[in-house]
Amino acid sequence: MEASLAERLVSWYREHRRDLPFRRTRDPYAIIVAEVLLQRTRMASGVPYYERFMARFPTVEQLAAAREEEVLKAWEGLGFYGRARNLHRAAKAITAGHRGDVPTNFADLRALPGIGDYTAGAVASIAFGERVPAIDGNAVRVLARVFRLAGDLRRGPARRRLMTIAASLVPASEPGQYNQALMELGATVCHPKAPRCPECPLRTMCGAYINGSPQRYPKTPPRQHIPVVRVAFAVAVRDGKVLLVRRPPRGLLAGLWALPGGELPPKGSTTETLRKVLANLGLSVRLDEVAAPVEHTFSHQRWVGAVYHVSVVGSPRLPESAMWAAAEDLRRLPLVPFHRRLLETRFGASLR
DNA sequence: AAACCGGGGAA
DNA sequence: TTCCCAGGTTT
Repeated sequence: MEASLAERLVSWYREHRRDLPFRRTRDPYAIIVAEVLLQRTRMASGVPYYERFMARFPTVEQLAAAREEEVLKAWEGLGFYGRARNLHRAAKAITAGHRGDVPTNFADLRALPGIGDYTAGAVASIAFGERVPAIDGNAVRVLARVFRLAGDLRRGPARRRLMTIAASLVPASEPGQYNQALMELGATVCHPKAPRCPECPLRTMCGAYINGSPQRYPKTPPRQHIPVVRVAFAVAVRDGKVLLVRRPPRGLLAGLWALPGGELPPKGSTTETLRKVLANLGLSVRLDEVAAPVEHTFSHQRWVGAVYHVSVVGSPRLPESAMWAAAEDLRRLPLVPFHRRLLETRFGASLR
């Protein structure tokens, strides 16, 4: 009798799994934190955040009791900040529940903010042993190759076909180990560009490998054009402090602190536009020099421009949305896009 | 169904 | 430079 896909996967996983911090716990809260934190985030980037986040918020009760700014601060530099807000909301929902415990099944987990099909499946299977799939980008790639799945597997009929197959493969015994094994194989062996097929436990049952072209799967749709946006920001310094403003409550980097300025109109003088922005904040300023270039790519647009160093002249009447922060205190704020790391690496010299 | 939401590391 | 990562929500 040949070993099944699940059996091969799990036995391979037992020998080759990486020793990751969230694999050392059965605490469902910790599993949720890890899964949310790793959404669209590489392991190497996310793990240090996971360690810090769990040290700062060891229990769901402590996370629920925290202020949102504290949660955002722990997320600073990680991106997709809606994840932090939703995780915070989920913690509040959990502690407000009947017993204050983390939901123990897929449907109830799925109902929490920020927890979709993948995360609900991962937590339900890993923490509670429920027989449900957890299909992330790695799993999609592995299954696409093994079963030679055509079409855009992210949506539409191809996606539904994939999910049907995925659900049927999950074993009743140790579904959490199986799910992690499938993802681990995709992350460490079944690479997008250069899969290491000779090391793969599914080699002999992989349609794409047998067919000779695993790189053809999954099919990647043409990427969309990334528009370039002209921007200018000001480092407005007074008495060793830097002026910050809150970004709008919705949209890009919503509600986070940033340097004043932003997108420029297609026409007009950069310095004049910046001067008007600062004037609207009640500031009369003198533009001293260009402090640093801005060049930053977000998920759907590329910012190109400059940061101007300005001296504040006169007495400003600032709206409530603006504040002064000591340069040293910037590290205590959830700053984006100019959070602490960006400030230090790109504009550090201008903040002293 | 499509748009939107960050940032970084690897090739 | 391009790709894409332990995805989810909104419109």
